[in-house]
Amino acid sequence: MLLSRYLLPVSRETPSDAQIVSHQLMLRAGLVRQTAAGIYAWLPLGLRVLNNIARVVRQEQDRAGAIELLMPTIQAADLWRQSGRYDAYGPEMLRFADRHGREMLYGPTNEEMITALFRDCVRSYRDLPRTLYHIQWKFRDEVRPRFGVMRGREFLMKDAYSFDLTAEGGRASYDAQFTAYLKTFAALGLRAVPVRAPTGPIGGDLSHEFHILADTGESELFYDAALDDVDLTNPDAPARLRSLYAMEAEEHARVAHCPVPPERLASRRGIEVGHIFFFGTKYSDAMGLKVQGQDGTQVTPLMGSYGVGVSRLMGAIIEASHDSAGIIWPESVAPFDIGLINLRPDDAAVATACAGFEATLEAAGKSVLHDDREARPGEKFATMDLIGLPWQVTIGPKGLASGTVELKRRATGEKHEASLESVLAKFAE
RNA sequence: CGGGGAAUAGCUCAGCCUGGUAGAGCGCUGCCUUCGGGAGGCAGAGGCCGGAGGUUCGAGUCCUCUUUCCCCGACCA
Repeated sequence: MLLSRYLLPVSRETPSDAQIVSHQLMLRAGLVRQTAAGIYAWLPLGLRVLNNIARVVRQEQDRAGAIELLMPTIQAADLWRQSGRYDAYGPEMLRFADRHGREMLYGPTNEEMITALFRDCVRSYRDLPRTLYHIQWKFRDEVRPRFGVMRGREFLMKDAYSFDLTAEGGRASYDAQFTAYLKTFAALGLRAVPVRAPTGPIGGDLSHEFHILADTGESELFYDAALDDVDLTNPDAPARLRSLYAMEAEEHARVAHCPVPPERLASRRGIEVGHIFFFGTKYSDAMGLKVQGQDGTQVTPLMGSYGVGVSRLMGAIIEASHDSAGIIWPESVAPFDIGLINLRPDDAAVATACAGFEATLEAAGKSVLHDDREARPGEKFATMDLIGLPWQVTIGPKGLASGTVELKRRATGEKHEASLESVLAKFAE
């Protein structure tokens, strides 16, 4: 991709609206533009990241056995009357009428819709268990949106819903999502802490929030410092994590006897990026979801739901991975694999080398953002650092004369000269 | 929803108190000189001063209303 033909409105100045670093960098790096309070347009570079995050989430959902579908953003009020939540939800739900005066809403979540769909599609115990998910835009009319996409009103969310015949099965579905979440966040370059969340009437160990530790997080967490030492690649990591104490401050305050000795009790702030819980027959009962069991009796399936804030994750990743020069994308979500800095677009030899470099790597399946603009080197370096592509390759007349280019790793800042061929070979492998 | 701010060029902001022909830096356009970490010079373009009323000979500036955005708090399955 030639930068001279792309849309990348970067800025040196910090926008006055943005308070936290991820929001500032998202605006400065030309990822998003705010169009109304808590509502954002995704510019080309930001959309690429968003799609990459969604791809990682989707991949781990598929691996965990969840099945993707897509439900609409607009829902009928009557659907929500079936569960009783139309009146219970409050002003956070955006409501409106269509031209016929029918009451509609922009979905803040999809329990009702998935329960109705599943009810209408399934008759037999043989159709269970199933976990279904979709990645779709949601709207919650927050009183006070803030922190950019971290607390927007419109947001992209993965929500999964499990249907099981038994409590044991429900727990297995829950566990599968729990594990998938750990893998998802790890694949995004994040370390997530699972925190016990209140479970309401169900009780037990069946609701967790997943938090990314960051000083700008909205939640205050208290947890066993041993959590920091858990090896997430170990197969028993999920069980280990769930056995260790971790609570949000409000819940922690209610705990009569904290099992963690004071010297091991850590306190950090966290960004909630996922929330999973098992709620049994709450919606299946209310909405008449039943299947016929093996013995001929009607069985009410047990359900769980599992959310990941896809757009919020972009903010969380930046909070966790940036420096004074800009964003540092993990390779799994970077909008391009390589940033190519053409130091002298008006130099025929340099231009030819850059075009060949870009074409070769694109052919090898790598994405390259080629800065071919007529601009000074300093500006190009600064732009590349700001937008945070994992690798920068600089080609200029001096190096090219001896057949070398400069390769820079954004995360560490380390640079070295290498032959054009060896750099191509490194990426094209 | 309570409390507090803000709205002037694409961005960051002066100007308002004390009314008199719209400003700076960055960015943008052209030219020159430059060119390996946001250089320098010259010349330009770009504004219904958020909107509506009012006061006044005259309003970016004073008054009233209104809209929007931001911050603190409450809220956030």
